[in-house]
Formats: sequence, structure tokens, C-alpha cells
Amino acid sequence: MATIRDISEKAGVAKSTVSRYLNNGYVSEATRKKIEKTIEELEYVPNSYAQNLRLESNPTIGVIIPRFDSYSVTTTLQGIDKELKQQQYNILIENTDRSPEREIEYLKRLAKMKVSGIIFLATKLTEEHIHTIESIGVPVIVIGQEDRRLNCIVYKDYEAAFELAEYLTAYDFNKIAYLGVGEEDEAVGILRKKGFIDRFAKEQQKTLSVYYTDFSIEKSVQKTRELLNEIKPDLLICATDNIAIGAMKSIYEKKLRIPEDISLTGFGDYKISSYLTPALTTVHYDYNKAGHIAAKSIVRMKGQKFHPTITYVDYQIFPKNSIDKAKRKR
Amino acid sequence: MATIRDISEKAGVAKSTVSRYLNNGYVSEATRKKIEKTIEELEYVPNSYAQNLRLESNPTIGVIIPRFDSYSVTTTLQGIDKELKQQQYNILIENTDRSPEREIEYLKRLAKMKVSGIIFLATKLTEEHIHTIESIGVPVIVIGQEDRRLNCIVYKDYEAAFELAEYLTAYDFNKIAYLGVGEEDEAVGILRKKGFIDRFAKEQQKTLSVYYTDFSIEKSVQKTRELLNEIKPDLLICATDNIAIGAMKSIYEKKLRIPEDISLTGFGDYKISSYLTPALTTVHYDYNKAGHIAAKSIVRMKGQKFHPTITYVDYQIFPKNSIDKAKRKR
DNA sequence: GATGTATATGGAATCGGTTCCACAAATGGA
DNA sequence: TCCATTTGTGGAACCGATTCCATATACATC
Repeated sequence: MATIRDISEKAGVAKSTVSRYLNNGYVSEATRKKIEKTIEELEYVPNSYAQNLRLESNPTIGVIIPRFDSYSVTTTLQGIDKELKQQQYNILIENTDRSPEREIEYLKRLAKMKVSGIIFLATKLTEEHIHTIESIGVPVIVIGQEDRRLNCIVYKDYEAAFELAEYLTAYDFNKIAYLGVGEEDEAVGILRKKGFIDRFAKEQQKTLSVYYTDFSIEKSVQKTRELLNEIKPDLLICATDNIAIGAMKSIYEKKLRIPEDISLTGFGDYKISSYLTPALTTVHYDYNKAGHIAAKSIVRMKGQKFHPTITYVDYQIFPKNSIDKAKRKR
Repeated sequence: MATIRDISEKAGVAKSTVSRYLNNGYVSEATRKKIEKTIEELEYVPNSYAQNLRLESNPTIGVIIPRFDSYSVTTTLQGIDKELKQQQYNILIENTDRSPEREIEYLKRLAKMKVSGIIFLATKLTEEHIHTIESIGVPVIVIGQEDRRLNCIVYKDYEAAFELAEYLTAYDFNKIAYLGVGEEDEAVGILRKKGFIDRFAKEQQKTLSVYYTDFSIEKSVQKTRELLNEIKPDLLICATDNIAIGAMKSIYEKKLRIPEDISLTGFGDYKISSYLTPALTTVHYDYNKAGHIAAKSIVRMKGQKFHPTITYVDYQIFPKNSIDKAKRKR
């Protein structure tokens, strides 16, 4: 691999002259030609580690994600990427595969690389996470989980779940099942569930049975199958759209109709959801916008001192045909 | 930001001793303690540009993708990521947003960063692409497009389309419509289309009308709507599953039934496809495996000289309920 | 007590660029 | 013709780490 030194020797000029040529400095027409030719010949490519070494920080934002195969993650990434490209920033993505240890490791690694900021799509914030974020000396914005000591962009999970439950109480459901995820995920596992439970607790006559699955469609297919063998709900509330999609499959498998036999709701609005039959009643989160906001803020935070903030991203309830209109009260 | 020099001065030892401490060399218990304390105090984080500068190449693989919001892309990424993590390699993802200029730019940038290899999820290979790939001095594996001068992992698009068409000729369809994408994408835009056309050309009685859309669901909804206003096909072949999902929406909108009024096929097996109603007949590609293979090969290529190869990834036809069984011949 | 070896540490060179400074040559104006 | 300014170039320092080499102890062995 050719270096600037090789170029300078072969072309018979000084290193500094080559560097000047590369960075639009004073170079005479004659040397310009010589250098140009030599660079072509040796297939010279500058080494960016050497270049970056002199810079105190470089225009790169690190993004830590828990997985690639998730609509919310990729949509958020799109939003981040678009905004950062506009601001002439580079983006560096690290996938943790839902491993908390990797999250910590990547936070540190990105700091070593002197990125000017980190956007962290979190699933759970432990004390170790918080300590790491506070100590690495690089601004971090957390998306999706909340802690008052940090800079977070969060979805109003509790409120959204509460409001969707509110919407559902206008219908005459009696046997309600909730299919959620484990409490490892603070926002989805705890807050969403709590929102539903709290609202339905006000309706004494209604029972709400809670079941658990993970974020995959397959598992949801299986868990819904088990669930339907145990009970026969007239409303199945799913903690994510993916879970609802899996549930749909099992419901149809049992020759039940949606919404006539079972009404169904999702959460998160996975785009595909409105193309299902029937279209899924769900909560819409603007992941793209969250990414956009995060990117904008992280760029603005450059060099400034840290300032904990919580930004809430609004939600919207999308009523669709997966709820049985015939059950509407009054 | 503290450097190794600050540490050494504050602790009263030489730079080299600090470095040795950091890299598990000989250090006495006493100095170990001093250095440890100073590092803690100054919140020292090593600068990885300086570290990398000495290395000839670092264990990082660059991955260039056209977009984030695509099932095939994210699934391929999963496969790549998993294999690379196992091999202790880092991954560096660059999203081009389908811009050919950015593809070239990123190929060069990754070379500058001395990644040990690049995996390039291509949409079209121009001469400039090929020249760049050949000249950057870093091994590149192309996924999804083919050129005999390069190292490619490709899907058998033509063969798969041909075989799906073959399968469809066992049914009694008369008015067939094909909803494809533009020829900017070589594999999907040209090869898939040609596979269908060539096979159907053998069946004189059948007409095949060709229409175009892009890769988005929205556009497909709109284009299908227009298509259905013009003609009334009994079979609609879509170039991707996403397109088929959009088509479904418009077909239902027109109060037509699938498959009784229109049979439908997709291409690419987007996982979600089997959860639709009816489940979509489609071609299954193992994107994850392609990513896996690519990662394995790129790691193996390290340091070796370039050797053009084409690796074909097999496909599988998944017959599902979106084809009208009543129309089966004999 | 002399020699040899293990243990610790410092100094200096190095990686591949960028940039400051000095200086030489060319140009221009008086 | 002389001095001032512009233009072009080379040398050297520097960015922050690693690593080789030299050296200085401490301890063991004969």
C-alpha cells in the first residue's frame, strides 16, 4: 500500500508538497502533473487513521442498535441517516444483538474512536449503562428508554397503551387477553402492559389475562396457539405489531374470524399492518421522526456540556378493521 | 481529552510504561497502581486512530447497503453480522440510499480506512463500479449482481423466475400481468422479468402484459390500481413480495378476491408473506445464508490475491394459497 | 565476589499524514 | 537596479499510540 512518502520520493518532491496537492494548497502546474501521475501509478489511497489522528474529533455519529430485523429500528435508522447525511456527518452502526454487555462495550469503543456523539437505541438501562454513558466523555442520546439522568427520546408507551385501552372500553369486550413481552424491555415489557392494566382496572367487570412471548412472529404464533387452547378471549391485545401478526396466523389456523370472533390490536405501526386483512388497529409511532430528532440534537450537542433532557415523541391511535364494530356500545 | 502522555507525566512514568500497562506487559505492582489511579482520574480513553495507525490492516469489514428498510437487506446484514462477530471482526455499515455515486464514494472511503474487506450489496454494476472495485486494493464481494470480473454472490433470478413461470403454466391462466421494477436494477429489473417472459413465450396462447412500479408498497398500491382499471388479469405476477403486498391491497379495494378472481405471486419471501391472507406464493431466497457466505469468504480472502468467482445461492419455490387451485389443469 | 538472568523502566523511532516556518525563485513597481 | 511581494517548495515538528533497544536494578548461581 503506497503512502504519501512513496509518492513524494517517486515524484521527486517533498511529502509536504504532496499533502498540499491533496488539500488544495499552492502547487505549480508542473509538480501538480508529476504528482497526479505518480498517485495514479501507485494507486495511492490516503490512510484515514493518519488523517484523523490530528483531528480532535471527527464528524461521525455512532449508533448502537439491538437488532437489524425490526421495523422500528430500521425506520429510526433511516431518519438518523438522512439527517446526518444532510449535516455532512458520517454514521457508524453497531449491532448488539440484544446483548447488554455488548451495549456497554460498544459505548466504550465508539468513545475511543472519538465519535462526536452516540445515539443509543436502548432496550434496558442498568446502572452500569448509566455510569458508562456518564463517564465516556461523549454526548449520548438514548432512544426508547427513559432515565432522568440522561438525554432521552422516548415514546409515550404508558400513555399510548392507556389511551388505546380507553378506546377499547367503548366496545363490549368481556374476556380480554394481553400478549406481551418480558420485563427485560422496560418500555415495551413494563410500561405498555401497565398502561393497559391500569385502564382496564377501572372497569370492574372486565378480566384481563396476561401472557408472554418474545419479539418474534414465530414465537407469537406458538404462544397464541397455546393461549387459545386455554381461553377464548373476544379481544386480544398484542404488545407489538409483529406479535399481532403471529397471533393472526394462529387465530386463522383455529378457523376463527377477525374481528367477528376475536378482535385484535397491535402496537407500533409496522407499516405492513395496514396492508393486512383485516387492517390492524394499532398505535402509530413516528420512528423516522424520532431518529431525525435524535440526529439533530446530537449534532447540536457537539462540544456543549451535558444536560439531561427527556423528549417525548407523540403517538397516534389508528383504528382499523381488526376491531369488531358490532360490539360498539350504545 | 487525556492522552497517554498526560497519564505518564501525571503518574511520573514513561509513556512506554503506560502503554505496557495497557497492553499487559511487564509493570511492577507499584507503578500499576499509580497508573491505574491516574487513568481513573483523568478519564483516559485511548485514541483508536493512533492505535490503528500502526496496524497495516484492522479486522474490520465494510458493508455497503442501498437502504435500511428492506427485508432482504436487513436479513443479509444479520447473516453477515453474526458470522463476523464469531470471527472477531468488526463491521462498518454504509447506507447509500440507492445513490450510485455514493456507492463509489463509500467503496473508496472504506479502502482509505484500511478495512480488510468490503461486502457490497449492489443494485447495478457500472463500468465505474467495476473499475473502482478493481483499483482500491481491498477485496470486495458483491451480493446480488453479477459480473465475471468480480467476486459475486448472486441469486438465480432468471432461473427462479423461469421455474416459477413453469409452475404457473400448470394452471389455466389466460390473462397474465407482470408488475416489475425498472431496469436500473439488473437482477430484479431485467433477469426476473426475462425469466418469466421467456417461459411464457413458449405458451403461445398466453398474453403477458408488463407494468412497472418501484420497490415501495405505496407505489405498488397505486400502480396496481391503474393496472386493474386497464385490464382484468387472472394472474398477477409481482417482482417482489413488497409489490405483491401493495397489489393485494388494491385488489381487495376493488372487491376482488384472491385467488378466486386474481391469483397472485410474489418474489423474495419476505417472511411476512406467509402470514398474509392468503399466504403468498413466492420464491424463497436465503438472504441470511448469502450474508453468512459472504462474510466467511471475505474473511478468508484476507491478504490473498484477487480471484473472480461467481457463487450462486439457491432458491426454492413456496407454493401457497394465493394461486387458485381450481384452475389447475388435468 | 563475579557472572548471568529475570524484572522494570525509560528513550527514541515509527506509523502516515498535516501544517508551520523558512527560504528560494520569480515577478513587479519605483 | 534594487527592494518588496507573491508563489512554490522543502524541512521539521506534531498528532497519540506501540515497540524495539538499552539500561538499571534485584536476585540467583557458581
